[in-house]
Amino acid sequence: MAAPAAILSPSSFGPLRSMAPGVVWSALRPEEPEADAFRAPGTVQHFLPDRQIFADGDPADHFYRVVTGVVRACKFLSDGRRQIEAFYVTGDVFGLEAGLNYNISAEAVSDSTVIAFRRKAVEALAQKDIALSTQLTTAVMRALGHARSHALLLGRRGAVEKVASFLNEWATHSASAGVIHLAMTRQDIADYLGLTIETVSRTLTQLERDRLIALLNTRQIRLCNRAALEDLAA
Amino acid sequence: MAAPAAILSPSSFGPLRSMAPGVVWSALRPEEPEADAFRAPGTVQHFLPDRQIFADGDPADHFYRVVTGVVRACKFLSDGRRQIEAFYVTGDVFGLEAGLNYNISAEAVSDSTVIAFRRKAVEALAQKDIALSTQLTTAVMRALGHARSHALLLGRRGAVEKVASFLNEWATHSASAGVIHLAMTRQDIADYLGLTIETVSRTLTQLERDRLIALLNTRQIRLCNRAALEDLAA
DNA sequence: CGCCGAGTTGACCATGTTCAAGGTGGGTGG
DNA sequence: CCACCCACCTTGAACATGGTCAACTCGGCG
Repeated sequence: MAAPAAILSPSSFGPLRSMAPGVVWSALRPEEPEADAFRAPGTVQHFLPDRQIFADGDPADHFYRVVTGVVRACKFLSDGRRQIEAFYVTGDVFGLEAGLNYNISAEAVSDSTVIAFRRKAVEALAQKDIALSTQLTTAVMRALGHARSHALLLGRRGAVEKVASFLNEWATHSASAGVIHLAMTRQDIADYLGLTIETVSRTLTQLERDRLIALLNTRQIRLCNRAALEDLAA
Repeated sequence: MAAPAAILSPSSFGPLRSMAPGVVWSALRPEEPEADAFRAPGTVQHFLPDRQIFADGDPADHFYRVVTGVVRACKFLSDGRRQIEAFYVTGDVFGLEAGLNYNISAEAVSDSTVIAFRRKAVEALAQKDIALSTQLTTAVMRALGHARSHALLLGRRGAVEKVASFLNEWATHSASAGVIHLAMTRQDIADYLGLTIETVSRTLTQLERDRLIALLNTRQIRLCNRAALEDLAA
């Protein structure tokens, strides 16, 4: 049908963005939702903030695509410590698994609308459709690339570098006129960066003192010196 | 020709272990190396310790499978800080990429023999062979699972937990009679865990004082209390 | 207006890093 | 065969970064 090659777009915060595979595609485009609806057996679902979409260990029989809102993928230690692996925004796909069960949890950050696809149905299609199968592979590889960058950040960067990296990354998604809108709380940012909420807060304040950013309110940040921020994230 | 289904094995330190796809398979088995050699255009290569196999940013026109030895995948910051993402052992595949270029470097840890496969050739095969394509996808998803666990470790675990996790992980590869052999230096371990060499050393000493391990020599460690180690890594 | 959850700030503390000596052991050459 | 070497590792003491604990502020909403 439509959308053959340009399906896989380059950038991504949540790493699986724009992975829409062939037949599933049409259902994912709001402007023509009914056209191929039968061939794309996705069901629309809505989640309030902090509602779980699936849990680590659940049977992985669906995967999802974000229509609106922001979703986080995270893992927990037994004592409650949390690591957020990725934030998914409009167009991102998440919940693809190698095994029978999810190895990560997914939760809505903000009010979110997603489409759920039956894994078996898509796998069956992938059996017949080489292009779809290739796209799945490529998309997961791209997710792996994101995970690697994230590991470098978590293991080897200091607090200022981490926060600067986060601002740069998120700016590619929600910046307009140099102002970014954060969908997530300080706690989410801290758990994404492997820091505490206090360190995130202090670091943002420090970046503001240094005139790299301006904290308009808790969810709006103006990037005043993009070049300097990118240097910090180098 | 042989080996259809059991190709994808479960466990893995380096995350892509045992991903040998169909036609490539036979060349990967030392016991029958010539049988399908033409159909599997892999070339054997040898690397001395610390030799680079490919660099972050290089054109990604081959991928590799470890025959003997240990390989590390790592990323660097501009000032030289290093993060090791994975160690690959016999049977592991590495160097699969979504884009045109590698987004990570690979280096031999020990004396290593690998087989290099032309990416284009395998991609062409995957176009015709659904099973191969599916296996690629599954394998990369498994790698992603490893990366997620690693991120949790890097972001949210303390030094003792990190070292204990490493010992447990590596024990699944090179343990016999409760003794593991380390192919890598303390620096490699430190860069895998997001620590310094001194902290790794001190933590090992502490684990020995606590009778969880015995340091036979710098490369041989006896695990004296596997249960306690697994608790620490919980 | 007042409440409450989220965020900020400050003082203190702990974990892990840095810097600086020593050790150790595997390999080489006398 | 032994001595020496050198890279790797260990250990210690001082230090720094980020975490913890606690008080306070802000802002949105009933």
